Amino acid sequence: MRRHILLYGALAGLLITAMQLVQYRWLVVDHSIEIYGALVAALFATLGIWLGTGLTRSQQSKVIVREVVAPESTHFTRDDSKVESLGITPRELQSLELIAEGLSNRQIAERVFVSENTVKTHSSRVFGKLGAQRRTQAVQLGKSMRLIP
Amino acid sequence: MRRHILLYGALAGLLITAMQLVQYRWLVVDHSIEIYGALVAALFATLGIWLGTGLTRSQQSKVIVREVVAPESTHFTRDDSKVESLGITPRELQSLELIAEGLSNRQIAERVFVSENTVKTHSSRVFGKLGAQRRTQAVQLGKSMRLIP
DNA sequence: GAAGAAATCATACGTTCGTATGATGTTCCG
DNA sequence: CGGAACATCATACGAACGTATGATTTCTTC
Repeated sequence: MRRHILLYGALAGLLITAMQLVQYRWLVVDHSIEIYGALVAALFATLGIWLGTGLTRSQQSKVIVREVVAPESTHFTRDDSKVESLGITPRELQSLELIAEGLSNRQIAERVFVSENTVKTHSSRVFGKLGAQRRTQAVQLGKSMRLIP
Repeated sequence: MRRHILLYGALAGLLITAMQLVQYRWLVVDHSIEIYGALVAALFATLGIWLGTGLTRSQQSKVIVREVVAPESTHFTRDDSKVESLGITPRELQSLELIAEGLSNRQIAERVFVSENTVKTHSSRVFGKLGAQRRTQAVQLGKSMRLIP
Protein backbone atom coordinates (compact mmCIF):
# COMPACT_ATOMS: atom_id res chain seq x y z
CA MET A 1 0.00 0.00 0.00
CA ARG A 2 2.73 2.43 0.94
CA ARG A 3 4.52 1.43 -2.22
CA HIS A 4 1.48 2.40 -4.21
CA ILE A 5 1.33 5.84 -2.73
CA LEU A 6 5.00 6.49 -3.35
CA LEU A 7 4.80 5.29 -6.93
CA TYR A 8 1.71 7.34 -7.48
CA GLY A 9 3.39 10.47 -6.16
CA ALA A 10 6.52 9.93 -8.23
CA LEU A 11 4.49 9.41 -11.39
CA ALA A 12 2.44 12.51 -10.71
CA GLY A 13 5.61 14.56 -10.29
CA LEU A 14 7.08 13.22 -13.48
CA LEU A 15 3.89 13.90 -15.34
CA ILE A 16 3.71 17.47 -14.15
CA THR A 17 7.29 18.08 -15.25
CA ALA A 18 6.57 16.54 -18.62
CA MET A 19 3.48 18.66 -18.91
CA GLN A 20 5.41 21.76 -18.10
CA LEU A 21 7.69 21.10 -21.07
CA VAL A 22 5.07 19.91 -23.49
CA GLN A 23 2.90 22.85 -22.63
CA TYR A 24 5.24 25.36 -24.25
CA ARG A 25 5.56 23.42 -27.42
CA TRP A 26 1.88 22.81 -27.88
CA LEU A 27 0.57 26.07 -26.65
CA VAL A 28 0.59 27.37 -30.21
CA VAL A 29 -1.75 24.68 -31.42
CA ASP A 30 -5.43 25.31 -31.32
CA HIS A 31 -7.40 23.42 -28.70
CA SER A 32 -4.21 22.46 -26.91
CA ILE A 33 -6.12 22.64 -23.65
CA GLU A 34 -8.43 19.87 -24.73
CA ILE A 35 -5.54 17.71 -25.83
CA TYR A 36 -3.79 18.39 -22.60
CA GLY A 37 -6.89 17.52 -20.62
CA ALA A 38 -7.45 14.37 -22.58
CA LEU A 39 -3.87 13.31 -22.01
CA VAL A 40 -4.05 13.87 -18.31
CA ALA A 41 -7.42 12.19 -18.13
CA ALA A 42 -6.27 9.12 -20.01
CA LEU A 43 -3.08 8.77 -17.99
CA PHE A 44 -4.72 9.15 -14.65
CA ALA A 45 -7.61 6.93 -15.56
CA THR A 46 -5.17 4.18 -16.49
CA LEU A 47 -3.24 4.80 -13.34
CA GLY A 48 -6.44 4.74 -11.34
CA ILE A 49 -7.56 1.48 -12.83
CA TRP A 50 -4.19 -0.06 -12.11
CA LEU A 51 -4.34 1.30 -8.59
CA GLY A 52 -7.88 0.02 -8.11
CA THR A 53 -6.89 -3.43 -9.23
CA GLY A 54 -3.86 -3.37 -6.98
CA LEU A 55 -5.89 -2.21 -4.03
CA THR A 56 -8.29 -5.07 -4.33
CA ARG A 57 -5.64 -7.69 -4.90
CA SER A 58 -4.54 -7.59 -1.27
CA GLN A 59 -8.15 -7.94 -0.21
CA GLN A 60 -8.33 -10.94 -2.48
CA SER A 61 -5.39 -12.73 -0.89
CA LYS A 62 -6.78 -12.02 2.53
CA VAL A 63 -9.90 -13.92 1.57
CA ILE A 64 -7.81 -16.80 0.29
CA VAL A 65 -5.94 -17.05 3.55
CA ARG A 66 -9.15 -17.07 5.49
CA GLU A 67 -10.40 -19.97 3.38
CA VAL A 68 -7.26 -22.01 3.74
CA VAL A 69 -7.39 -21.83 7.50
CA ALA A 70 -10.74 -23.57 7.59
CA PRO A 71 -10.08 -27.24 6.70
CA GLU A 72 -10.14 -29.20 9.93
CA SER A 73 -13.27 -31.15 10.69
CA THR A 74 -13.22 -34.71 9.43
CA HIS A 75 -15.87 -37.08 10.64
CA PHE A 76 -14.37 -40.47 11.32
CA THR A 77 -16.15 -43.49 9.94
CA ARG A 78 -14.77 -46.91 10.74
CA ASP A 79 -14.01 -49.29 7.94
CA ASP A 80 -16.11 -52.14 9.31
CA SER A 81 -15.35 -54.34 6.35
CA LYS A 82 -11.68 -54.12 7.22
CA VAL A 83 -12.41 -54.91 10.85
CA GLU A 84 -14.32 -57.98 9.79
CA SER A 85 -11.86 -59.14 7.17
CA LEU A 86 -9.08 -59.02 9.74
CA GLY A 87 -11.23 -60.84 12.28
CA ILE A 88 -10.79 -58.18 14.92
CA THR A 89 -13.16 -58.61 17.85
CA PRO A 90 -14.92 -55.71 19.66
CA ARG A 91 -12.74 -56.04 22.74
CA GLU A 92 -9.60 -56.06 20.67
CA LEU A 93 -10.70 -52.97 18.77
CA GLN A 94 -11.53 -51.24 22.01
CA SER A 95 -8.10 -52.02 23.38
CA LEU A 96 -6.52 -50.62 20.25
CA GLU A 97 -8.51 -47.42 20.62
CA LEU A 98 -7.42 -46.93 24.19
CA ILE A 99 -3.84 -47.67 23.27
CA ALA A 100 -4.09 -44.95 20.63
CA GLU A 101 -5.20 -42.54 23.32
CA GLY A 102 -1.90 -43.09 25.02
CA LEU A 103 -3.05 -45.28 27.91
CA SER A 104 -0.88 -47.97 29.46
CA ASN A 105 -2.07 -51.55 29.76
CA ARG A 106 -2.71 -50.98 33.44
CA GLN A 107 -4.82 -47.90 32.77
CA ILE A 108 -6.79 -49.68 30.11
CA ALA A 109 -7.42 -52.55 32.51
CA GLU A 110 -8.82 -50.14 35.08
CA ARG A 111 -10.89 -48.34 32.50
CA VAL A 112 -12.54 -51.51 31.20
CA PHE A 113 -12.63 -53.37 34.52
CA VAL A 114 -10.53 -56.33 33.51
CA SER A 115 -7.11 -57.52 34.57
CA GLU A 116 -3.95 -56.21 32.99
CA ASN A 117 -3.27 -59.68 31.69
CA THR A 118 -6.51 -59.64 29.75
CA VAL A 119 -5.58 -56.36 28.15
CA LYS A 120 -2.25 -57.84 27.20
CA THR A 121 -3.99 -60.76 25.58
CA HIS A 122 -6.30 -58.53 23.60
CA SER A 123 -3.52 -56.22 22.45
CA SER A 124 -1.26 -59.05 21.51
CA ARG A 125 -4.03 -60.49 19.37
CA VAL A 126 -4.73 -57.23 17.52
CA PHE A 127 -1.04 -56.72 16.98
CA GLY A 128 -0.87 -60.10 15.35
CA LYS A 129 -3.85 -59.36 13.14
CA LEU A 130 -2.43 -56.00 12.15
CA GLY A 131 1.10 -57.28 11.68
CA ALA A 132 2.49 -54.98 14.35
CA GLN A 133 5.28 -55.59 16.81
CA ARG A 134 4.75 -52.49 18.94
CA ARG A 135 1.74 -50.56 20.13
CA THR A 136 2.85 -47.40 18.35
CA GLN A 137 3.05 -49.34 15.13
CA ALA A 138 -0.35 -50.84 15.77
CA VAL A 139 -1.79 -47.37 16.25
CA GLN A 140 -0.20 -46.14 13.05
CA LEU A 141 -1.50 -49.13 11.10
CA GLY A 142 -4.92 -48.92 12.72
CA LYS A 143 -5.26 -45.29 11.72
CA SER A 144 -4.09 -45.82 8.19
CA MET A 145 -6.59 -48.67 7.85
CA ARG A 146 -9.33 -46.48 9.26
CA LEU A 147 -10.02 -48.82 12.15
CA ILE A 148 -9.58 -46.07 14.72
CA PRO A 149 -9.89 -42.26 14.58
CA MET B 1 -19.10 -3.81 -18.15
CA ARG B 2 -21.00 -2.06 -20.91
CA ARG B 3 -22.70 0.04 -18.26
CA HIS B 4 -19.31 1.12 -17.06
CA ILE B 5 -18.20 2.29 -20.48
CA LEU B 6 -21.39 4.25 -21.03
CA LEU B 7 -21.16 5.87 -17.65
CA TYR B 8 -17.56 6.65 -18.21
CA GLY B 9 -18.25 8.26 -21.56
CA ALA B 10 -21.13 10.31 -20.19
CA LEU B 11 -19.06 11.54 -17.30
CA ALA B 12 -16.19 12.44 -19.61
CA GLY B 13 -18.53 14.45 -21.80
CA LEU B 14 -20.01 16.25 -18.84
CA LEU B 15 -16.58 17.02 -17.53
CA ILE B 16 -15.36 18.37 -20.84
CA THR B 17 -18.41 20.62 -21.08
CA ALA B 18 -17.85 21.84 -17.54
CA MET B 19 -14.21 22.45 -18.33
CA GLN B 20 -15.14 24.41 -21.40
CA LEU B 21 -17.14 26.75 -19.23
CA VAL B 22 -14.74 26.95 -16.34
CA GLN B 23 -11.88 27.57 -18.68
CA TYR B 24 -13.15 30.95 -19.70
CA ARG B 25 -13.72 32.05 -16.17
CA TRP B 26 -10.35 30.88 -14.85
CA LEU B 27 -8.20 31.65 -17.80
CA VAL B 28 -7.36 35.03 -16.31
CA VAL B 29 -5.89 33.45 -13.22
CA ASP B 30 -2.19 32.63 -13.23
CA HIS B 31 -1.29 28.93 -13.35
CA SER B 32 -4.82 28.00 -14.24
CA ILE B 33 -3.40 25.26 -16.43
CA GLU B 34 -1.92 23.56 -13.43
CA ILE B 35 -5.15 23.80 -11.47
CA TYR B 36 -7.05 22.52 -14.45
CA GLY B 37 -4.65 19.62 -14.83
CA ALA B 38 -4.83 18.78 -11.15
CA LEU B 39 -8.62 18.81 -11.26
CA VAL B 40 -8.77 16.53 -14.24
CA ALA B 41 -6.13 14.27 -12.74
CA ALA B 42 -7.91 13.96 -9.41
CA LEU B 43 -11.27 13.33 -11.00
CA PHE B 44 -10.07 10.76 -13.44
CA ALA B 45 -7.92 9.05 -10.88
CA THR B 46 -10.92 8.66 -8.60
CA LEU B 47 -12.99 7.48 -11.51
CA GLY B 48 -10.23 5.08 -12.50
CA ILE B 49 -10.00 3.64 -9.03
CA TRP B 50 -13.70 3.15 -8.88
CA LEU B 51 -13.65 1.57 -12.32
CA GLY B 52 -10.71 -0.62 -11.42
CA THR B 53 -12.45 -1.86 -8.32
CA GLY B 54 -15.60 -2.54 -10.28
CA LEU B 55 -13.74 -4.37 -12.99
CA THR B 56 -12.06 -6.73 -10.60
CA ARG B 57 -15.05 -7.40 -8.40
CA SER B 58 -16.42 -10.13 -10.65
CA GLN B 59 -12.95 -11.60 -11.02
CA GLN B 60 -12.57 -11.54 -7.26
CA SER B 61 -15.62 -13.66 -6.56
CA LYS B 62 -14.43 -16.13 -9.16
CA VAL B 63 -11.16 -16.49 -7.26
CA ILE B 64 -12.99 -17.00 -4.00
CA VAL B 65 -15.10 -19.77 -5.45
CA ARG B 66 -12.03 -21.47 -6.81
CA GLU B 67 -10.39 -21.36 -3.40
CA VAL B 68 -13.42 -22.65 -1.57
CA VAL B 69 -13.36 -25.78 -3.67
CA ALA B 70 -9.77 -26.51 -2.71
CA PRO B 71 -9.82 -27.36 1.03
CA GLU B 72 -9.83 -31.15 1.01
CA SER B 73 -6.13 -32.03 1.02
CA THR B 74 -5.26 -31.43 4.65
CA HIS B 75 -1.81 -29.94 4.51
CA PHE B 76 -0.20 -30.31 7.88
CA THR B 77 1.35 -27.14 9.24
CA ARG B 78 3.38 -27.38 12.40
CA ASP B 79 2.62 -25.07 15.26
CA ASP B 80 6.13 -23.68 15.51
CA SER B 81 5.19 -21.31 18.29
CA LYS B 82 4.20 -24.31 20.38
CA VAL B 83 7.43 -26.08 19.54
CA GLU B 84 9.36 -23.04 20.64
CA SER B 85 7.34 -22.36 23.76
CA LEU B 86 7.92 -25.93 24.91
CA GLY B 87 11.62 -25.66 24.08
CA ILE B 88 11.59 -28.72 21.87
CA THR B 89 14.79 -29.11 19.82
CA PRO B 90 14.89 -30.32 16.20
CA ARG B 91 16.33 -33.68 17.12
CA GLU B 92 13.71 -34.21 19.78
CA LEU B 93 10.96 -33.32 17.36
CA GLN B 94 12.39 -35.66 14.78
CA SER B 95 12.47 -38.49 17.29
CA LEU B 96 8.86 -37.82 18.16
CA GLU B 97 7.90 -37.97 14.51
CA LEU B 98 9.59 -41.31 14.02
CA ILE B 99 8.02 -42.66 17.18
CA ALA B 100 4.65 -41.65 15.78
CA GLU B 101 5.42 -43.69 12.69
CA GLY B 102 5.62 -46.74 14.86
CA LEU B 103 9.37 -47.22 14.87
CA SER B 104 11.25 -48.71 17.81
CA ASN B 105 14.14 -46.90 19.44
CA ARG B 106 16.55 -49.20 17.70
CA GLN B 107 14.99 -48.54 14.30
CA ILE B 108 15.07 -44.81 14.89
CA ALA B 109 18.72 -45.03 15.86
CA GLU B 110 19.53 -46.82 12.62
CA ARG B 111 17.48 -44.37 10.62
CA VAL B 112 19.24 -41.28 11.93
CA PHE B 113 22.67 -42.84 12.43
CA VAL B 114 23.00 -42.41 16.17
CA SER B 115 23.12 -44.84 19.04
CA GLU B 116 19.99 -46.22 20.64
CA ASN B 117 21.00 -44.47 23.84
CA THR B 118 20.91 -41.11 22.09
CA VAL B 119 17.43 -41.81 20.83
CA LYS B 120 16.40 -42.70 24.35
CA THR B 121 17.79 -39.42 25.61
CA HIS B 122 15.95 -37.41 22.97
CA SER B 123 12.68 -39.21 23.53
CA SER B 124 12.90 -38.96 27.27
CA ARG B 125 13.41 -35.20 26.93
CA VAL B 126 10.41 -34.67 24.64
CA PHE B 127 8.28 -36.81 26.90
CA GLY B 128 9.19 -34.57 29.77
CA LYS B 129 8.39 -31.43 27.79
CA LEU B 130 5.10 -32.86 26.66
CA GLY B 131 4.20 -34.28 30.03
CA ALA B 132 4.06 -37.83 28.72
CA GLN B 133 5.08 -41.06 30.42
CA ARG B 134 4.77 -43.32 27.40
CA ARG B 135 5.53 -42.97 23.71
CA THR B 136 1.92 -43.57 22.74
CA GLN B 137 0.89 -40.76 25.03
CA ALA B 138 3.58 -38.53 23.60
CA VAL B 139 2.30 -39.20 20.09
CA GLN B 140 -1.26 -38.43 21.10
CA LEU B 141 -0.21 -35.17 22.78
CA GLY B 142 2.08 -34.21 19.93
CA LYS B 143 -0.72 -34.64 17.41
CA SER B 144 -3.24 -32.71 19.44
CA MET B 145 -0.73 -29.89 19.82
CA ARG B 146 -0.04 -29.93 16.07
CA LEU B 147 3.62 -30.67 16.55
CA ILE B 148 3.50 -33.73 14.29
CA PRO B 149 1.16 -34.78 11.43
C1' DG C 1 37.02 -16.59 25.99
C1' DA C 2 33.29 -17.85 29.15
C1' DA C 3 28.48 -19.32 29.19
C1' DG C 4 24.84 -21.66 27.15
C1' DA C 5 22.26 -24.62 24.21
C1' DA C 6 22.24 -28.72 21.62
C1' DA C 7 23.72 -33.20 20.39
C1' DT C 8 26.10 -37.28 21.31
C1' DC C 9 27.00 -41.53 24.00
C1' DA C 10 27.45 -44.64 28.11
C1' DT C 11 26.07 -47.19 32.26
C1' DA C 12 22.63 -48.71 35.22
C1' DC C 13 18.21 -49.86 37.02
C1' DG C 14 13.40 -50.34 37.29
C1' DT C 15 9.13 -50.53 34.58
C1' DT C 16 6.30 -51.69 30.86
C1' DC C 17 5.39 -54.41 26.95
C1' DG C 18 4.81 -58.45 24.00
C1' DT C 19 4.45 -63.32 23.54
C1' DA C 20 3.75 -68.07 24.66
C1' DT C 21 0.99 -71.29 26.90
C1' DG C 22 -2.72 -73.01 29.28
C1' DA C 23 -7.05 -72.82 31.71
C1' DT C 24 -11.98 -71.46 32.53
C1' DG C 25 -16.50 -69.48 31.48
C1' DT C 26 -20.23 -67.84 28.35
C1' DT C 27 -22.92 -67.61 24.29
C1' DC C 28 -24.42 -68.84 19.91
C1' DC C 29 -25.40 -71.98 16.31
C1' DG C 30 -25.94 -76.25 13.67
C1' DC D 1 -25.36 -81.73 22.65
C1' DG D 2 -20.89 -80.10 21.21
C1' DG D 3 -17.93 -77.35 18.82
C1' DA D 4 -16.73 -72.38 17.51
C1' DA D 5 -15.95 -67.85 18.80
C1' DC D 6 -15.15 -64.65 22.28
C1' DA D 7 -13.69 -63.12 26.65
C1' DT D 8 -11.38 -63.71 30.82
C1' DC D 9 -7.23 -64.53 33.73
C1' DA D 10 -2.65 -66.51 35.22
C1' DT D 11 2.33 -67.44 35.01
C1' DA D 12 6.60 -66.67 33.06
C1' DC D 13 10.29 -64.69 30.47
C1' DG D 14 12.77 -61.95 27.29
C1' DA D 15 12.63 -57.62 24.81
C1' DA D 16 11.71 -52.91 24.70
C1' DC D 17 11.08 -48.77 27.10
C1' DG D 18 11.87 -44.78 30.36
C1' DT D 19 14.71 -42.33 33.65
C1' DA D 20 18.75 -40.75 36.07
C1' DT D 21 23.28 -39.28 35.88
C1' DG D 22 27.46 -37.95 34.00
C1' DA D 23 30.72 -37.00 30.31
C1' DT D 24 32.24 -34.98 25.85
C1' DT D 25 31.89 -32.15 21.78
C1' DT D 26 30.33 -28.53 18.81
C1' DC D 27 28.36 -23.96 18.00
C1' DT D 28 26.51 -19.82 19.06
C1' DT D 29 26.33 -15.69 21.69
C1' DC D 30 27.53 -12.20 24.75
